[in-house]
Amino acid sequence: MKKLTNITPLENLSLVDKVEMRLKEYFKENNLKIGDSIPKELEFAEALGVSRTVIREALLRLRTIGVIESKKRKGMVLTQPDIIQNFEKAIEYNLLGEQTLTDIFELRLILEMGMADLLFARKTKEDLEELDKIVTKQEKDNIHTSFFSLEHEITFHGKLYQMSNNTTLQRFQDLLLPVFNYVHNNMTPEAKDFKYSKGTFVTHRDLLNILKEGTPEAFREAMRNHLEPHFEKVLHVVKQ
Amino acid sequence: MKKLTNITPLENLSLVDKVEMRLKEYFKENNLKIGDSIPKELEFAEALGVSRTVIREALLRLRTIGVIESKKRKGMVLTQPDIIQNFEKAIEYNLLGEQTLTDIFELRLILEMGMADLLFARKTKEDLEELDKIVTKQEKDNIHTSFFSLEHEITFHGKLYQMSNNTTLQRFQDLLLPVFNYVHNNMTPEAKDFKYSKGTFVTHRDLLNILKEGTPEAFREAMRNHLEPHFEKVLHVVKQ
DNA sequence: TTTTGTATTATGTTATACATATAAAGATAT
DNA sequence: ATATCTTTATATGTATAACATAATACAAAA
Repeated sequence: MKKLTNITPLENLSLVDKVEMRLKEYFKENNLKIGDSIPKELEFAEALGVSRTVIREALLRLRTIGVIESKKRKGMVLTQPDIIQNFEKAIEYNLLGEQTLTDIFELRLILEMGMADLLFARKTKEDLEELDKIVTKQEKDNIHTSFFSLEHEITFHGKLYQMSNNTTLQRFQDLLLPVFNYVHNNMTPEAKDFKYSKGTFVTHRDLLNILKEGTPEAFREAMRNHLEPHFEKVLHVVKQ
Repeated sequence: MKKLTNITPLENLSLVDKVEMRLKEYFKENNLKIGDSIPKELEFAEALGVSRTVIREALLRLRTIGVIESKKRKGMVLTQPDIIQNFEKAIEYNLLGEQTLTDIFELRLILEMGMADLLFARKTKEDLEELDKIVTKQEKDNIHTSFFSLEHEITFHGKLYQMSNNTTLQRFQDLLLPVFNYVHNNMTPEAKDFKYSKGTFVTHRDLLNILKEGTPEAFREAMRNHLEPHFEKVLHVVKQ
């Protein structure tokens, strides 16, 4: 049976809660689209028989999640909500629990593993050239040291996300970065100088070469190897 | 006449905007954590020299994104924001543009491809048994017809997400489902009865068997095959 | 015609009063 | 002394009214 997760009991709903629901109905019933303007606060207040205060609070909620925008004198219009921005706002307050943070850390690994097909389908000559420049510079930067550079990771992998040509994914990754850093910085020292299992260590150059001439399958396996230390961290810890 | 290029506009922030920023600072400065309670509305109003209404609007924003909760008489306390729920709210209004929707559709494909390692690391005997039941039932349901059943897809893949043992991912998928359905329903008829390229078609049973005795690598490739019609749709369309 | 002033309007902000739920204290019974 | 039942104080929730502000339309002036 389907779980009843997002249905709230009718009882202890505030007036604002009810009004918000009515507003949502109103939008649906009238099939309002992005760009449509909605009645003014006083009209809603009168129509629903509540004070302007309550209407304002309900509308403010909608504004907070980016469903409407308001302008003086002009009124309010429906807008396309920026789902990533909502995400961002919540994260800014540094109130996410440990579990959510590691969940997000895992999510990022999943994304990197899963985006291979998109990359191969959408890579352009320019992308590969730029990626080549990035890798070349990084190789110069640490000729002798093979030590893990977070900055290099971000630059290289960031470019990959960009190549996916999926704006939402890309912005999602921007958002996940701080979380990734946080979890990474909290890694145990042992985890940081992790030794790769198969001896061979897949570098950014290797990934780039596969991206140039290889296949999505090969890229996935190479990426899996490249991310091994991170996978090690999350997969070998017992989740409670 | 001289152009006014490098003159920055005066900040056009509303009072509530400013107050919200001050509140965020306040939380950071005082290093407030989940569960901590914050001063009451009137105290904030007095301290910042604005009306209670403005404070309320700023606090309401925080409440909307789930950073604080309020109770009568008790006051307000910091809470862990539910990032997925924010996402959800925005989606409920059906205002996402075509581009965002297809982005999300792609995102789901990426997730399914990328979660293999988590599945193998966290699968339990019980999970596999339950998955077996699901597959067996589905095989009975359509003995002769090999026709695409959305419901079956959801049940099977939903269980996979659940097995990932990543609550955020799981809820994320619940959220993505309606979008997935929407995009799927808008598929062209040709795309719906897509013929698999390699002749062989990876069934849920195949995926299950690999999950039981195979490797993440094998699972990924099988999943790639299983999702081929969907990938076909997104990868062979020119994005603008 | 272009600029500048002016009225209008819907949101933004303030102030005040009252309603409501409820935690906490106090009273009563066991 | 413990438990249960009132009372009370309090912080948020709601209502009302008034004014501020910015954006628009339109008239007046140049």
